[in-house]
Amino acid sequence: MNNLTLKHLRYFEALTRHGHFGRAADACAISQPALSMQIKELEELLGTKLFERSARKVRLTGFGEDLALKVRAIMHSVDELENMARASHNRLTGRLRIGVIPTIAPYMLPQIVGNITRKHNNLDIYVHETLTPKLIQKLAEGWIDAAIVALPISEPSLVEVALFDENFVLVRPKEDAAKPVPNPEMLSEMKLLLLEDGHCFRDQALSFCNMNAAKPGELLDGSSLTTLVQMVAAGIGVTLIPEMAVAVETRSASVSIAQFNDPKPSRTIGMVWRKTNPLANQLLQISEIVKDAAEGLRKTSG
Amino acid sequence: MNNLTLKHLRYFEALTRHGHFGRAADACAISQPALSMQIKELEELLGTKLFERSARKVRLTGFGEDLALKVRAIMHSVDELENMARASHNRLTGRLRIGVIPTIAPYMLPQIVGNITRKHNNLDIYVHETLTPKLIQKLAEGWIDAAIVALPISEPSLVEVALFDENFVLVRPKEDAAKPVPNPEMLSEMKLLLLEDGHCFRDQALSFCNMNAAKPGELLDGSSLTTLVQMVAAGIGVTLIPEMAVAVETRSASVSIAQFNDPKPSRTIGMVWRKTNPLANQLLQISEIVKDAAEGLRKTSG
DNA sequence: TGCGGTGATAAGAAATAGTTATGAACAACT
DNA sequence: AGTTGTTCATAACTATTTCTTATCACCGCA
Repeated sequence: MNNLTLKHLRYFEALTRHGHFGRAADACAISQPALSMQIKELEELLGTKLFERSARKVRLTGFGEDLALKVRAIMHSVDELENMARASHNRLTGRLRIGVIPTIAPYMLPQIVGNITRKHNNLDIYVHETLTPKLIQKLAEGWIDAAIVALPISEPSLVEVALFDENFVLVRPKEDAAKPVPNPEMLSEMKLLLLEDGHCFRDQALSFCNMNAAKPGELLDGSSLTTLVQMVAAGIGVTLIPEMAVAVETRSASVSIAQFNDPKPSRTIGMVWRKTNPLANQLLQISEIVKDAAEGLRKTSG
Repeated sequence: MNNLTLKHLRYFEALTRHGHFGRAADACAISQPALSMQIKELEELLGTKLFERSARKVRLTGFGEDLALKVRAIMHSVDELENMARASHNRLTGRLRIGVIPTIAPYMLPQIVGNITRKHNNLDIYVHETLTPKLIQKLAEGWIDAAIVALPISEPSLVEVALFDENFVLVRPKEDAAKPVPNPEMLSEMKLLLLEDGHCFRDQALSFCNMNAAKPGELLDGSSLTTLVQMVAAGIGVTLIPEMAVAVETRSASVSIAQFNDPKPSRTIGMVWRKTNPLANQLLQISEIVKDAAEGLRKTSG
């Protein structure tokens, strides 16, 4: 049996402090023979005498003294381990890796990160911004803990919770501001500017117009909502953007915003994570924070 | 049951490495259920899930990952502990605190320290030079590990080993070189210069002359052999010094050295340490080194 | 839907750590 | 010197912990 245990070290440490088997044993809440045996075992394990037993004193040997220093350091580290665990108890600690789709990230991240760090102040947040399929993959592979995406995802290994719905609004050249709001059919006849393939928002917009990806030439791809809005300002066409993006994207562009008539186009944004992730409670908490952040955003921008 | 054990940490570490209960259990040479239970216990102990178990993968949680770093550090320290013990196995390590009487120290220490460090290169040597009673006290109180003194000490709690005998020689003014060597009786009639009270060498010299400490006025105290020799050179009297001191002490003094007739005065120098000191073997080794050092000194100076 | 692989659970066996009682060594005190 | 008290070691036994084998439940996959 070659196994060193923490018990050995604890008893050893107690004995170094008390210099007396009986009292050290008391301190460890065991009997004196038990301590004697453990110390003996430790000495055999290490192959060196650690204590010099004389009739009235128990003294460390030179090596024992060297050892005591290291042992104390180790025990300190172990305590730290336990404290660390206690501190993180039922709370998110360490590192939260979260993925966000590009049509949400720029508008919500500042709020989200702010609110999360406010509530979990010893949490490092890492954000990945990329397209939904990539997020799902990263999630499955364990590279991120959760993702904020448009629902549904319908991946059996993931849990999804809805956070909020967001409407899409029409962005058109400023001079069109007075024109009637087009309905889906009319929209599909207009020069529609959309995000390039892969963005879920593209599909959501197309679906509103009852279009599939096809019909080339009739729509133009942009790599970001900002680009799209700038193109609209330049009179190239019209586009849809999520309501949340309005404040940021139209601030410096001469475009007009129009709400659609009911049924308004919209999507549900939600958060997803692995079913197997044992931090479900904590992630649920996070999702609430994100929900609140969205709520706040809507209030200020609405 | 609040007790964290190294076993927990070892198993935890193995599982982080293998990401698979079965294989990790193999690596630990235990069965899979045993590992499962220990991990479960560890998680309960820390109050946090450390692993995310899905059907095909075992992944660390965020906190688990933080923990793994610290755990690895701890295990590294523990390994180091064991290595340290193994390295010092049956060898003196760390610190050797040795006491030496003043009539030996200046002549032998350079040799002794040199020889010891040559053989035990990771040994820090601390030397205390003081009178025998103080050395014995320091020894008993555990402030030093061994002492080099004149035997016998006859202290039941100490072991003593003889190292070598050293003769005393007469130191007298240069102009007396041709005179016959005095015998003890004659010596007691001469102006005898001796070390102050407390030095064992004083008593040893007196004993040779069949004198006790009494007879005031007939002898003069000096605080070191160097002082005594200088006083002899100044024609104040004669003195005895250990043979070993001749080379050093008479180098720059105009005195003459005379060997006594048999039976020559001498003393036995030995090393002593606590009976209870478990490093008896190692100290015996050290005593051999000291013996060799003395041998060497005699050769060069004889 | 059954199969292979995986982790959890249960019950009993093995190993470990603890207990009390006692012994041996030694210092301290008549 | 004999006695007493203190201290650590040893022995024999008991309690607890840890491990093993057998089995289950779950999930992804053909």
